[in-house]
Order: sequence, then C-alpha cells, then structure tokens
Amino acid sequence: MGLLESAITGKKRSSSHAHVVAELGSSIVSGRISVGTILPGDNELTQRFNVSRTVLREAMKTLAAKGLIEPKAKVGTRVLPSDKWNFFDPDVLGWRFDAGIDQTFTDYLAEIRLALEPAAAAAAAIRATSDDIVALYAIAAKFDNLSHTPESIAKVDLDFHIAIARMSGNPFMRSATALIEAALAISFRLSSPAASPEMIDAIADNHLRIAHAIASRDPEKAVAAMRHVIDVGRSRITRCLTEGQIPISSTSA
Amino acid sequence: MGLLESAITGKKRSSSHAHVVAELGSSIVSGRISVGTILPGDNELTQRFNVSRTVLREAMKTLAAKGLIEPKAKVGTRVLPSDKWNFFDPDVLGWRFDAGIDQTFTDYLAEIRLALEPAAAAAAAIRATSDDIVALYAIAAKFDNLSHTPESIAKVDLDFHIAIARMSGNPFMRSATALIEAALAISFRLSSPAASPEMIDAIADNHLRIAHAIASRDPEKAVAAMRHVIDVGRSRITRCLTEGQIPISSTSA
DNA sequence: TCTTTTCAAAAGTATGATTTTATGATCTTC
DNA sequence: GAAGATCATAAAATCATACTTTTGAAAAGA
Repeated sequence: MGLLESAITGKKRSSSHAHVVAELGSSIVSGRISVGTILPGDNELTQRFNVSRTVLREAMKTLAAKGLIEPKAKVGTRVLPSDKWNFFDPDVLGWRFDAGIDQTFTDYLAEIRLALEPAAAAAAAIRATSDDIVALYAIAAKFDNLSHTPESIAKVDLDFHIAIARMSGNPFMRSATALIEAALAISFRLSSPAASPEMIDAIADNHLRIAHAIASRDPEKAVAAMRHVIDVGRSRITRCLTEGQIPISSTSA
Repeated sequence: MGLLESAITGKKRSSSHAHVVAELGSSIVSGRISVGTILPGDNELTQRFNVSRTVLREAMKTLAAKGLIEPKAKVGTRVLPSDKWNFFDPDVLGWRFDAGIDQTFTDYLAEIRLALEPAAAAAAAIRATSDDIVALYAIAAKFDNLSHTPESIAKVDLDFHIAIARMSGNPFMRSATALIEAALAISFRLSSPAASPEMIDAIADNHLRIAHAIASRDPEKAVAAMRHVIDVGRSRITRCLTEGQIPISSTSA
C-alpha cells in the first residue's frame, strides 16, 4: 500500500512483523528514539511488543536493510545517523511523513523533485514510444472530470508523474517515485477538501502542457513545463503551511 | 563497506546471513533468477545454502525490505518487477554493478547524476557554512598529490562529492551518495592503472572550480562546474567502453 | 453453473538451545 | 609500568523443531 493511499484511507498495520517494523521505524525516524542510542536487548523488546524473538529479529533485519540500525555483537543494536537512512525507501519516507511536515521538509522535497522530474521529463521526450505518449494523454484526460474529489485528483496526478518516470526508461528515476508520492500525499493532506473547479482546470492545463512537450519531442519545453507544475504545487503547500496552519502530523489527524 | 572500497579490495562476504542475501540478491538483480518467478520453498533453499530456516527467512526479509521479493501465503515468494527495486540502496546498486556494466547503464547513471549533483552543488552554494567550505577546500587539496594511485584518486573524488551532498543540507541528496560511489567504482575499475599526471591535474582543476563557485556563493557557476565534472567522467567511461573493451563483470576480474 | 466448504501449501510465529563475535578486564611479558 | 596476549562475558548469530494463520484451489453442495 502506497503512501498516498494510506494517507487517504488511514488504514493500519496487519501482521505482527509489520507492526514491530512500523513501530520501531517510526520511532527512529521521528527522533523519539534518538540517533546513536543502543536499542534495548531482545528480551525487553519481545516483552514490550509481545512477540517472539523470531518476529523481533526479522523486524530488525528489515530495519537494518533500510539503513536505520546496525547490530554489533557485544555492544547491541545501534541507531545509525540519519545520513545512512535510505530516504528513497517508501517506508522510511512514510515514517518521516508521519513524524510531521514542516516547511523545511517540504522545501527539501520540492528541491529534489525539481532536480529529478524535469530531467525525467526531458528523457521521456527523447525516449518515449508512441504507445507511451498515447497512455500519457489518456491519464491527462482523466483530470478533466467534473466530479473530482481531492483524493481522485491526487491519484491521477500521481499516475501522471509515475508514467513519466517510467517513460524516461531510467531505472533510477523509477526508484524515485516514492518521493513524488510523498509530495502528493502532503498536498492531499493539506489541501482544503473542496478544490475549486478553476484550480482543477489549472492543474489539468499545466499537466497537459507537459504531455504536449513530450509528444512534440521537445526536452526543453518538457523541463520548463514540469518545473512549473512542481513550483505551483510547492507554493500551494507553502501557502497552506504559512496561513496560520500548524504543521500536521498523522497522530493529530 | 562501500561499493568503491569493495571494488578496490575485492573482499568477500562474512556471515552466512550476508552470504544468502548476496547470493539471492545478486542472482535476482543480474537476471539469473528472472522477474516474476516463484523462489523455491524454504526447505529447498535451506538445503542449497546449507543454513537454518532462521537465517534464510531473515535473508528473505532483508531482500523484501529492498523491494526485490514479496512473499505471499500459499503461492510462495515472488521476484518483483525491477521497477519495485530500490536502486538507491547500496546493496542493490552493488549487485547491479556486479552483474556487469554496459553503455546503457553508465548513461542512466550519468543522467541521474546530472540531475542530482548540480542541484546539490547549487544548494551547497546557498547553504554551506564557512566551516563546510574550509573542509571542502581541504578535500580538494588532496587531489594535488604526486603519488596518487587510481584508488587514492577515486577515494578523494568520492569524498569531495559526498561532502557537497552533505553541504546541500538536503537529506534526499545525502541518500543518493550510493549512486556517486557506483559511478566512481565504475570509473576506477575501467580506468587504466597508471593515470597520467596531466589527467590528475585536470581532475583537480575541475573540482577546484566547483569549490570556488560554492565559496563565492554562486549557484549558477556551481551547477555549471559540477555538470562539467560529471560530463568529463562520463565521456572517459564511454571511451573506455567503446575502445574495444568488453563490458566488465566482477566475476571476470 | 454457481456458491460454499474444505483442504493443504506456504508463510508466519513461537521457543529453547548452541555457536560466534567483539569488548573490556585480567594476566603475562619485557 | 607499558605493550601485548588471554580470557570471561554480553550480545548477536545460528540451529532445530513445533505450532498457527493465511489463502489459492479443489471438492462438495445448492
């Protein structure tokens, strides 16, 4: 389940393994367990979470695989500094998302999107097949719908950006789609429930401009159009954050 | 142990857990186990690797955490399509690296570097502290050394680029340092053992230009200087690959 | 034919024991 | 007394086995 979807539905954990991973991962990324500390031993944690050692250790392996912790014999399992965390991992990003969104975070997110997505659009303008372009227009057409809710708009938006990442052909671009989803999950959470028809029209127009640029094999135009879409999204989020709203965390939702 | 270091030393795995993870991960990323296939059951794999079910399952959790596989009750553990793989994960990147380097891969790598690193340099030009700049010059100074081996040059190179990613302040940029390391590991592996003094001089100059741009708080210049460094590196790799050399895999090394 | 029940395969969970590893203290040697 | 070797120990790593839950698919019933 993606970040956007879970931001919409608000669903919770399933298996006990996933529970432990989410609990520890979220605690670490949010800073409730601070960097450099040694986690409690197996015995204590198995009691706290009421799970077997098997589940606990598998959860630890999962967290270690994402760069959050590092076990060491005799000393214990240490929480690694945040520059070892893999922020391109959907889970890590989700936990960061849960920890609360502030201006700094959204700025960094926009910065990395402005670095990656225009480049992806440029690559797509060069490498996309005819089928790709048809598919892209098909997604863009979905913006043009009278009965759009904020959720449905966000989903179409996500589909559009993911399609471009795919069309770029670059596997690294595709691996970065979690970032895009995070940005859209934020804008969904912050946006006022009733999006105005004009705003929807504007979003549709801006995206259509990207599709046109790619269809006409014009990388420069694709870059410019993509930059514009991201800029608009960022300024909307910034406006929501500065207009008296307090940084929102999932626990307060 | 980073990708560059292991490319230099050529050291191997240690624990049996790491062994299983590396074996399966490498097989999947290289395509020896093709996408969509169901992995053999626990019993068969425990026998093949001669390990207990515990370590096998922990290895599976590690691979699942990196997006390579997904378990499902009753059907088995499926190898996920490559667009689910996290290519920003150092291990995944390392396995891709081991699978063999071709022109396409290095092009994609350069493309993503050209998207990310100039942006990081621009951010660094704006946000770097005085201490950061001093530290950056200290690294740049290390290029200027008579007795440089290809390894030592690659290490300084890596340090320099990582420093800039750090100075950008953007956690996403920092998470992408694995990509930089991959690129340098490739250029180290492909480069002729005896680098000419002129080439070293040129590399030092180009990097110094980045440092100057950041020190003078000039984002545009920083972007241009960084682009140039990456372009030079890419064309050097391309030349090595096209000049009669066959794509190199670690097994043939 | 379609729905429901049942079954079994595979993942998930639990428990206890044994082995490896690395720190820090102790002991030896010079 | 300082440098180095040795050992005790805490924690992770590994092993072996048993039990539970999930779920796709086949079998039974309507």
